[in-house]
Amino acid sequence: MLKFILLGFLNYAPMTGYQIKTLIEDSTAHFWHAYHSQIYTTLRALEEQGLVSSEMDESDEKLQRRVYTLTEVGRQALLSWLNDAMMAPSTVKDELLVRVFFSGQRSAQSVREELLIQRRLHQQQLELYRAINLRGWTSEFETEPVGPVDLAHESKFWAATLKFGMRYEQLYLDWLDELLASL
Amino acid sequence: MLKFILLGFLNYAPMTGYQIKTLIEDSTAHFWHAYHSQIYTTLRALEEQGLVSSEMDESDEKLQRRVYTLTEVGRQALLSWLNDAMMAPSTVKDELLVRVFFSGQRSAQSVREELLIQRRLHQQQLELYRAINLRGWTSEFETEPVGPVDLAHESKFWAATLKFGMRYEQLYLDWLDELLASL
DNA sequence: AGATTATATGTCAATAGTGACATGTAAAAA
DNA sequence: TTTTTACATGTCACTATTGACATATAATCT
Repeated sequence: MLKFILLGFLNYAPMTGYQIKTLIEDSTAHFWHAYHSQIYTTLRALEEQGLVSSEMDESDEKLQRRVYTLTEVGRQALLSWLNDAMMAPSTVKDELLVRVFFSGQRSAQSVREELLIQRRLHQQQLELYRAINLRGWTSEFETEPVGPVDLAHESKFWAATLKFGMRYEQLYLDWLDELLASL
Repeated sequence: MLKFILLGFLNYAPMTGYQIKTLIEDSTAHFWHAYHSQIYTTLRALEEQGLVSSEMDESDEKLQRRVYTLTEVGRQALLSWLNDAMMAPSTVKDELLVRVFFSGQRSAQSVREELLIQRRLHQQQLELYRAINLRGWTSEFETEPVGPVDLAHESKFWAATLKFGMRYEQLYLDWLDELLASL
């Protein structure tokens, strides 16, 4: 999966692994996170598969920055993946729900404390989403987006995922509050 | 993580891997899924660590059913995990959101079709949740829950996770409908 | 009687993801 | 000037997860 996030960003413009990493942190990390270790190794794997190519940035002699570019094969792989619709709902893995499920074994106080911590965390996350400026994302591309990428059109979908994130955090907050009230 | 789900269920009563598998499918799979391959291998690993013990069910000579029992060490491991609150929000990994994020590259028709498929899937999931009878879960234990497990108390938390699931599906449906309308 | 589905348990190779260790430059702050 | 933070890239061991292959009995359906 991370593979397609990398191809997706490289479709906007050639970039280094680090740039992709920061873009992910600011955008997709809310629904798909990855450590830099996985990003760099996956980029190398994609290069071996011929989906991306790379070259060292020569503009700075000391700094070693490897710039990745999407190949035509890579672009086709991305589009083919996008056009092949998912036939199952996304699987959810939520550790807190597992913990709540088995919380009959705990003291009410222990549960309450944990839910309050989660409440604060999700409140922060919601505020973070509210502060996000979609325009900022495009400015992180060092080079201008290439060819047929219409950023206004793209940002409609970016905004949709952001809206989902905000609703999700609000759902989480409401659910936590109700559960807290019921204890 | 699966580790604690296994310990959690074994805390209710001794069971076979298959029983745990069916329990997971009916309950926690909505927020933490696992294939039987992982369940069986993890049970073996837990036995090696001394957190569970197992013996073959002798009541049927032909059928090979391995019954797992939580050890005291295992029970302490479960309680210790439960009482050590999570300090981060659960990480989300949602493939559809990744796909939507990069959907500026697709035809509106392709996106619309996929969202309609997802709409149907999430509608089904919501109906499935509505049909769930919490009472049914306890009847799946072959032996009566042991010692200090108060099923009425437990089921309060089970119900909370189910409620979360229903709200989540409703959120998903609303979000899909709005996104569909905006295309 | 034969076919199919549910019960039941396992292995294994491959892929994905985590988190620590390692290293160096550049910029900003104290 | 020293320290800290940001930039930048990598390896590696370990753990987790997937999904296919394998096998056998029991129950139900046609």
